[in-house]
Amino acid sequence: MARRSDHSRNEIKQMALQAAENIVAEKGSSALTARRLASEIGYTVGSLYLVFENLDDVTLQVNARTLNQLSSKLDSVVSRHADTKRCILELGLAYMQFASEHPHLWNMVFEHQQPDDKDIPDWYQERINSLFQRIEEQFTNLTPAAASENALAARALWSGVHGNCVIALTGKLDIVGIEDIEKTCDVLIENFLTGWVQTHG
Amino acid sequence: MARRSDHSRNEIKQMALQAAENIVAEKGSSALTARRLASEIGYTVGSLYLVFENLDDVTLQVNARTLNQLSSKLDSVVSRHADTKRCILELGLAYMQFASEHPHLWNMVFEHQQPDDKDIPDWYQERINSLFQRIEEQFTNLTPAAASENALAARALWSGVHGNCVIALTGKLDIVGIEDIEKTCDVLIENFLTGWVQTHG
DNA sequence: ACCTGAACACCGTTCAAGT
DNA sequence: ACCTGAACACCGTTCAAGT
Repeated sequence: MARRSDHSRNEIKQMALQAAENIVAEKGSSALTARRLASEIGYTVGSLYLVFENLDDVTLQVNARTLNQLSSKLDSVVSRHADTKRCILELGLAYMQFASEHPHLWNMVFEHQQPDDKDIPDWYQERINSLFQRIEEQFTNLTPAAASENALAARALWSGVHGNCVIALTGKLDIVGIEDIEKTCDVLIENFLTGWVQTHG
Repeated sequence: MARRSDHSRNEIKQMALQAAENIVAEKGSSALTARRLASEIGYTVGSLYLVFENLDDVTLQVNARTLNQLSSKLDSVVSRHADTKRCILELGLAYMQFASEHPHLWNMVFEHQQPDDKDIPDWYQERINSLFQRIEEQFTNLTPAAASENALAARALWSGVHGNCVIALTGKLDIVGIEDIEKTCDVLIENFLTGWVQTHG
């Protein structure tokens, strides 16, 4: 071997990302090792470093795929619901559903910690922020008079939904199973919105 | 060497736990390695396995300490506030404050994942649950008529507060700094409680 | 009995060497 | 030019051997 040219650089990259996604989805992020990933695509470790900066780079790019999937799921929810309050509820449920369908992939997005000396890439940070923007838009619909406070409300509520997800999926509580998640999520959003509309509508 | 008896088994254990706590608090959970921990207390790796089952055992026991600290902090909040609504708010703020004061220790509690073949020890699960019970008691004060629904409300809201913490401290959003955390936490709790009291009071 | 430290099977990452 | 695979500096964990 030592010279094959079976695949272009980009082909190798895509093969690796797909394989990485499969490994994480099935076995969790700790199963994603360089040697394993390399052997999965029929190359040696060295080749991975021709295509990626390092393993963290692979993680980030798998996360980007996950965020893309989540984004389109949320977009389709928005397009299906005219009623704003209902839409926020459905966005929350869709978020939880996605997390419970892809627990390992979803988990890797949030467990990832950038080393102190390096910043999160801009393109990555933006994809995370865009998740919150969808909710913010709904709040602007719901209580236009609240103006800038809507951003705060959106972040508070959506972080809250995320927290319900975290607690449910890590099994740190007795809440286990999708029915329970949906219930607590529903309770959180319903009551928050009732309070918010009453004081800001 | 090979026979010192400078310290009893229990002394070694306590020294190791204190050293582990310091390492994690300063450098984060990934800095907690067996060799490093051993050298920190002046013993070799082998000795750690005389006192702990494995590194995961060390993690669990450091987490237990963290949960103890958090618990007493929350207890003192409860004892200082007669007004229920105010008390829930202060509990939320105290939780966030604790997390932002000990981000790495707090983080390790929730990033810990038990391997599939082993269950979380009962004593550990109970300490986590007891965190939620404090809030549940406050809800029972607030809306006694709601009865069993109070447990659901407590879990929904407290998971939500936890989520605000996660998002703020992992820096995954623009929310950074304790002022912002306190603001979103306040918004979440205030509006949730307004909605809850209105529909269940 | 207590503790050591070499050994084993793994990591991520690099880079001289082969075709 | 493309890819390999040995090498380096690390892991967690075990256990025969030393005092």
